[in-house]
Amino acid sequence: MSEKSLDIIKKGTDEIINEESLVKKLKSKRPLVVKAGFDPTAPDLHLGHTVLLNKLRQFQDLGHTVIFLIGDFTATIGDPTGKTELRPILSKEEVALNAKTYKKQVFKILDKSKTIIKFNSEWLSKLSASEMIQIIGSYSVARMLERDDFKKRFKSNKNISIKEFIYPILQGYDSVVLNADIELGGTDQKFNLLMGRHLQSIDNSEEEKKQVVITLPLLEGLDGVKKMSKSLNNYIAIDDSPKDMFGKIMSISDELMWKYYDLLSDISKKDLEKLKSLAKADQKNPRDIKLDLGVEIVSRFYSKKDAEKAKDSFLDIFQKNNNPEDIELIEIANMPLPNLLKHIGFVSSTSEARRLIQQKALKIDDTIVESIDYALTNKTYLIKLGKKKFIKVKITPN
RNA sequence: GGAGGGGUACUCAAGCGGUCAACGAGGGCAGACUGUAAAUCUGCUGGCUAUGCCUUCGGAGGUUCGAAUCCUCCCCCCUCCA
Repeated sequence: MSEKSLDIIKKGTDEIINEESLVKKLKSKRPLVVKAGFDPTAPDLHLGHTVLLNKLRQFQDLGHTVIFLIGDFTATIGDPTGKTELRPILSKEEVALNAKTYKKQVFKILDKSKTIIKFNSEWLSKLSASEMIQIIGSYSVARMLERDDFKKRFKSNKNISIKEFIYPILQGYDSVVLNADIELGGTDQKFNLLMGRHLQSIDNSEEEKKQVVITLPLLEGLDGVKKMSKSLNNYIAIDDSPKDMFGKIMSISDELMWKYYDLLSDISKKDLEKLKSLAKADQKNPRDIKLDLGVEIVSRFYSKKDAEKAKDSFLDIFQKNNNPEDIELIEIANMPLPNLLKHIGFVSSTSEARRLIQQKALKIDDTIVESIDYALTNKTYLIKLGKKKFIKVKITPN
C-alpha cells in the first residue's frame, strides 16, 4: 500500500474507526471486502448517495471488492434513523424491480466487475428464533440507549419499538456473514456500523476481525438544512435531466454551495479555499462560481457538452428571461383552465390551479392570466406556470 | 392487570356544543425584490361540475336542530403502580 492510497481513502471522510486497523488491512495486499448497505425502496439515486458511491469507487480503483448490500430484509423492520415511521413491506417483485433500477443507476459510478450485489434476506430470513435470540442477546438495552436517537426519544417519552433495537443488530450481523473488512455509511449510520464491529468480535475480539468503519458526511438537500432524501423531495437525482440537474444546483444557497463543492466536486481543498476568498472579496460573483459547479456536476453524469448546453439554456431562461426553445407540445381537448392544468400535471387539484391563477402565477403566451374563467379556443398556446413550468398546448376541438 | 394523561391538517400546536375547512408557528407554494442565492415584504396552503356543494379533527356507533367539542364501545401512544 502506498501512502497515496491512504490519502485517497481518507479524503472527504468524516471518521475512520479505526485508522490503524485500516492501514493494517490495506497493507495485507489482499482485496478487501468493502460493504455498504442500501435500502430496497426509493431506487432513485441522488447526489447524496454519490458521496458514498464515489468513495466505494475509489476502493474499487485500488483493487478492492465492493458489496452492494440491498437490505430487503431489514427494510421490513424499519430503520429507526431519523423518522420513526415504519415502511410498507415490499413484495419480492418490488424489491427485484428496485434492485434492477439500482443496477442501472449505480454503475454510472461503480465498477461492475468489482461489485457484488447481495440481498440480506438471503441469510436473515433463514435464521431460526433461537439463532436470532442468540444474536440479539449479545447487546444490552443500556447500550442501545446510548444511541442518540433512542436516547432522545426515551427521554421525551416517545415510542420506541423493540423491533427498532433489532434493526442495527441485524445490520451488524450482515457484516459477520459477509466477512466485511470495511463498512461505509453516512455519519447518521455510525451506531449501526459500529454494531458490525461488536458482532464480529463476539467470539474473537482481535481488532483484525472487526470491520473498519468509515463514515462520510451527509449531504444536505436543496433546502440546505435536512439530509438529501427522496422523501423530503429536496434531492437531485442522478437521473435528472441535465437541465433539471443544473437548475437545481443553481437554486441552492451560496452557503450550501461550498459544501457541495467540497463533497461532490473534484476540486482540491486549496483551490476551494481560493474560490472562497475570491467570493468573499467580491472579486468573483458567487453566482458564477455556482455556474461552474453546475457544469462540473452535470458533466459527471452527462457529457461536458450537455452540461454547457444546460448552462446556456439556464442563462437564457432565467437571466434573459426568454422561454426555453424546446418546450414540449401536447394536444388536448378544450376544457376550463384549472382542469387543463391539472390534466397536464402542473398542479394536483383544480383548487390549487385556481389559487395559482389568483396569485398571478399563470402566463399564457407571456401574458398574465387575470381570471379563472379565461377561455381557450382551438389554437396553440404557450403556458407558463410559476417560473419553472412550461408547456405548449394545442387545443383540439371537442 | 390497576390508576391517570393523550391521539387535531405536511410537522408542532390551539380549540373542548353552533360564528370551525378549524387560531398560531414552522414548512411548502406563488407574487415583489434579486443571482431560480440569502434576507425582506405580501398572499395562499382539503376537494369539486365553485359566490354554492362535498369530505376532514385515531376508528365505529349514539345524543342533539347542530359535534373536533358530550356519551358508548374499540384501536394506538405515554406516565405511575404491579
